[in-house]
Amino acid sequence: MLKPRTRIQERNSKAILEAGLDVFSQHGFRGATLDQIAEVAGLSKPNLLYYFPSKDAVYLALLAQLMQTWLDPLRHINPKGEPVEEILAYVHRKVELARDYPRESRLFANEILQGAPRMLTEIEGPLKTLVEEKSMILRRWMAEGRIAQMPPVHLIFSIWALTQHYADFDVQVRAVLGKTHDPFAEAGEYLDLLFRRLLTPP
Amino acid sequence: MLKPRTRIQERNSKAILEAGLDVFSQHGFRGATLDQIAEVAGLSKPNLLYYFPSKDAVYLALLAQLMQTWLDPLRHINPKGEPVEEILAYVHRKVELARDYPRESRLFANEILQGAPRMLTEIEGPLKTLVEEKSMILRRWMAEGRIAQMPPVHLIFSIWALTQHYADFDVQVRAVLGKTHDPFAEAGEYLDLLFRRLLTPP
DNA sequence: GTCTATACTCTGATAGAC
DNA sequence: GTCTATCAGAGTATAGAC
Repeated sequence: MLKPRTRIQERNSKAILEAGLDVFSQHGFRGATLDQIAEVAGLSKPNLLYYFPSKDAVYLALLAQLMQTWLDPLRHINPKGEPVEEILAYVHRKVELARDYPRESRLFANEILQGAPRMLTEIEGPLKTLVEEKSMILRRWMAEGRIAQMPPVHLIFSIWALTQHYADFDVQVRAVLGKTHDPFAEAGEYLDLLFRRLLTPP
Repeated sequence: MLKPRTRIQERNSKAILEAGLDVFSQHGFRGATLDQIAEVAGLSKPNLLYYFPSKDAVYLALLAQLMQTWLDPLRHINPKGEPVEEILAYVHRKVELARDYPRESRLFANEILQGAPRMLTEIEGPLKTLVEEKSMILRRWMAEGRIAQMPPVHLIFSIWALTQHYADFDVQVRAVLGKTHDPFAEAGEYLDLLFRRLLTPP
């Protein structure tokens, strides 16, 4: 990516990343075309390639920026907080992410569906480490009887699955619910209920 | 699709659908190529196009066959059965589907991520109807106090999200769990526990 | 039924004028 | 910095020999 030096470069770089997010999140890496990205960004294709040297570069820039946003809420689980409320706060942050950044969620989903060719090292490294770290906290909370017993990693998976579903399967969710519903508001309430029941110790 | 009349046609048609499932489920419609499908199927590209008139035709054949398999387990929820066990049986069937037909799950996920361009009518029609029908049963069970109160459609969403996650995000699940784990066996146990806790009335 | 050859379009990327 | 022109390769699909 071209290091932005002027206002116009700033604006165009952002427009390209925005457009790339649109197109890559809908069609995956191979299904996306530079033509389409350039059109959405309001630039010519050669002009796009003046800012990013290749299709790969646009995609990688998006993935890099994504990983930060995506892992951040999990990092914020506080080992010293009240267990159930800490986990529920995480769930709610994830619902907000799904609502406010659905394209990022779908971009991630697409990358994993493709076998995570460009993110496997990130997943096997930093993500795995972070999950293990937070699993230890969950395990301790379970041992202390402050939340119910269950496999901690699967608990984390279920938070990811349930929250991201509302972004990734948005079309289906809306079609089934009908137009009068607010999927993310309802998801927030429902998942609060679900995890409260699941976590509260007997 | 060519109506198979000989053994060789039977075999080739199947090989093409198999290969198409491989490639479409990994790269989505636009990301998949006939070259790749033909190679996986062990045929030349023109020969593939002798069996299916177009790329679209292969994809549509796969989607058509998918919708049946996908909705079937939900249909089998029995209004006269024991509520918690009926729902848990559905969860387990979905876990088995995710384990045995992960490519079908990913094909479906890809189609929805793309905005369901070729399945929206199916979703807004038969799927929605079926969900509403089963929601009525769930609502009745809740009113009778046989399962806990919650929004029934979101309960169904959460079954889909949690079971399909293990197929769609398989790469991530395995990377985070490590090689010594059996994701689907653990998922079966964990989701049994989760939904039992969620559904059992207070 | 299957292959080679090929038509034609799209896609990623570059050259060079302005 | 942006555009027109263009290239090489990949993509879908067809024609026609065998």
